Amino acid sequence: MSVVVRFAPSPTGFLHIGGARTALFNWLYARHSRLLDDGGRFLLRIEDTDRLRSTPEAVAAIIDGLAWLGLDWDGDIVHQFARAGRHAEAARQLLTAGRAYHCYCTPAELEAMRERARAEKRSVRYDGTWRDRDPAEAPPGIAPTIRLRAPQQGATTIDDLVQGEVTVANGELDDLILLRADGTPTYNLSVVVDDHDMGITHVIRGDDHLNNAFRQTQIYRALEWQPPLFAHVPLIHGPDGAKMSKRHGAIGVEQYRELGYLPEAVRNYLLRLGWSHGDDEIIATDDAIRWFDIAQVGRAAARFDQAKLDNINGHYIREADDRRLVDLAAERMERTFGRPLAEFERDRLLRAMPGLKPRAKTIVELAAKAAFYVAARPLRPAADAAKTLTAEARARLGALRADLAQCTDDGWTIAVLEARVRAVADTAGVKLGAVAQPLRAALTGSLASPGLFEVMEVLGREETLGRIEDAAAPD
RNA sequence: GUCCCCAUCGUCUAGAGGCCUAGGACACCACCCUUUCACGGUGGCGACCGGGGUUCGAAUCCCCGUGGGGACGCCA
Repeated sequence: MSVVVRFAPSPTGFLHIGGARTALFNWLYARHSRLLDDGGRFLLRIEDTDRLRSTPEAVAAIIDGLAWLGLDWDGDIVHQFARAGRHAEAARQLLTAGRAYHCYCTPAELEAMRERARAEKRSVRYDGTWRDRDPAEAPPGIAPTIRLRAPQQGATTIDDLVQGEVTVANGELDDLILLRADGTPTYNLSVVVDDHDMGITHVIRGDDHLNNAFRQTQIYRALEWQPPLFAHVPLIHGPDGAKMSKRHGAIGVEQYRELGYLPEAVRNYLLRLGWSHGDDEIIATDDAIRWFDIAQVGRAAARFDQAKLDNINGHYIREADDRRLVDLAAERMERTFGRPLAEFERDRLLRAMPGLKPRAKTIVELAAKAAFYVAARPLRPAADAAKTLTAEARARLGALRADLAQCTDDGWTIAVLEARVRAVADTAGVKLGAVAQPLRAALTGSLASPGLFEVMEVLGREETLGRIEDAAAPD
């Protein structure tokens, strides 16, 4: 039997970083199984049955997020709300079979019931008021909900692929609502019916759904359907150990993109959170597909560590194609400069990229560090850089400029430039650094930059001489 | 509160009873490389939550604590 998995987010916001990991695991599992039997489908289902909170924007954000991460799904997207009729039909089928019943409790009554339970420190669940009560006693004018007539004796066990065998006494589970008073299906019913109808073989989802697995298993049994295999992967926690939420800062995939992370870096990082393959840290997608196995997913929740993400992102930036990085950085620079970059500027960035990329952890940082290359003269050096431009240093820059001016365009190479600058320093009887730092300040406006001679070569003769002249003392 | 889950360096993890003097990665520190900052290289710091068992032998198995997390909606 081929594996069919699904990612089933509810479109109430952005694509959560934890959801992204769940999607990644599902995708990897499907792709891995495809290696074995040519099947292996990864489906996308939008759980939009909450009409109040579901938005088209959120659907778009989820689709964008998955596309950005390179997680492609098979077939058409299933919109759960469109299947509400089918879900209701299943509920009525259970009603007819006597496996479900009408409940006439109002939301207020249920709330009071919960309050009481909490006050008496009992577990909070429906007390079965209408389970065996004659529907003839139904109060007039109350639209009933349909509840599952769940077993009260015995226990329900699921054999979870990650968590192992987990058993819950049926007495702990109450008669959950299948169909709301307005006739719309609830989450647990919809999920069961859709997973069944879509032929889902493995439900891989967040740990927070483990409790639902028992309720859903009861629904499967009532419907006399075969439940899928479950795999509940641990949640991602924030640095403080609690479930990732807004107060932890960036939690949407889109935000990480905006912060300058590469999709392959985010994917690699997410993969290693809770899953490992020996000592491997940097894992190519092909290897991930080959190696991925749910059984190796850890049972403990992992904390999100941005420093490690930064490190991995830095790695992928170093490996990335220069043109791609120019495009990514240029897009941000154009936004901050408020003007498009000229062709010669992009070309300059491209030549500068080999020296730029090992110095950046994110695209944001890359763009910031590349800015001096396309800055207009005269540069405005940062305070610490300006301090190196003493009268003495500026005089030396003047002499250096005069020397460099003798160099032709053709001879404007790293080797030649380095030799000349070193010679100038020697002649002045100072260390290279005494010339280099003021020169760096003049050329880049900063005290930290790519190699000086490389910068000079990329900038070219005209621009270099111009920038030195701007900073040098007038003769 | 009730139920469920989890527990190795600060963090992510390796570890399937002897291979463990507990390995790797990130972070941190030092040194090297070096015109600066990075990259890279070398080294360092640093953990089996506690207590009982089982066993010749336990990070690994069992039990009890403790700590953390999740779930308890006519949300998903």
